[in-house]
Amino acid sequence: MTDIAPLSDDIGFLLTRAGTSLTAAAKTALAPFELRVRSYSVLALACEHADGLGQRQLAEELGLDPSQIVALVDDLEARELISRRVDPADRRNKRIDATDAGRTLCVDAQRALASTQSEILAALGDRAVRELRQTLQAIAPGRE
Amino acid sequence: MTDIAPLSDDIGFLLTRAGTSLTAAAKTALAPFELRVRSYSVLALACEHADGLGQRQLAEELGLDPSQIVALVDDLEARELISRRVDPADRRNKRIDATDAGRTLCVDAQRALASTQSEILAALGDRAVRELRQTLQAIAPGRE
DNA sequence: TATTGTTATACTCTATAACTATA
DNA sequence: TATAGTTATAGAGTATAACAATA
Repeated sequence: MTDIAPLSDDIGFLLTRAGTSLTAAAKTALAPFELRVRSYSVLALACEHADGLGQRQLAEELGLDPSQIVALVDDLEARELISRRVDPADRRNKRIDATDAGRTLCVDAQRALASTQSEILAALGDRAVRELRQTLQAIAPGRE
Repeated sequence: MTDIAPLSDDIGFLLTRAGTSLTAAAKTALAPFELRVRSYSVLALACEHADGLGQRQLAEELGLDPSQIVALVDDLEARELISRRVDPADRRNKRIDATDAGRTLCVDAQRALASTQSEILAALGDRAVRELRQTLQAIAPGRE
């Protein structure tokens, strides 16, 4: 008779559960900015890449399918938080850049997000958070 | 001019990304058993609780809304992997118990799952995995 | 009145495939 | 022929509200 390991020890289950918990908190924190978690990530990546980036690259860094990027970019572009322009060098490409308004909003949103997250992670201590970050980055796909 | 912390350092983002990665692997590993991640978790919890448990408790341990449990239990019951019977002591309650077939399937499924997961987590080392588990359990809600 | 399970509904997210325009 | 972006669609997951039976 084989014992079954408790679900509460399963790393996949725990990752999903903890992720859901932080995502829910992020959703609340971002709501005042009329950003959802997904659109925030797109905006944040646009801000990170000072020289802009293509939608394909966006999809890859977010771990999403390129087709999912379209609506996210549409929305942020309509709100003039990012711009989307055809790359003259290769007209298949569209380069995404954050606008000044986008950068300002992103900074504010990130502040709110960080504050919400640190409440949740406070119990862990700085060191455990750093180790957690490293471990998750080692698991995260995209660097194979 | 404020700097924006890279998205790839954001714990929420990383948790979701790593969780998605493990969930995708789990989905593949469970497919041969005709279990999806959700139904596996229900079955696993039913196996853990030797004396059965109510749907409300199931919902709470999984972090789901009770209304989402119904269809999951319906399916597993139809396949005779669990049983659902009215609690004579309190007829509002329905107790969920794993059947023998359910237990057998669960053990096999868990073995497949563990093997898939250890491939992904192998690079981390046992110690990092144990620390990750502890940290995630500290974040996980349900123990407030 | 409060609780357990249930149904219904709408919304978001995920996964695929096919299409267009450029190269 | 290959790649970037786009559109469409179906399926899974999430979030709420309301209801029946029971306490």
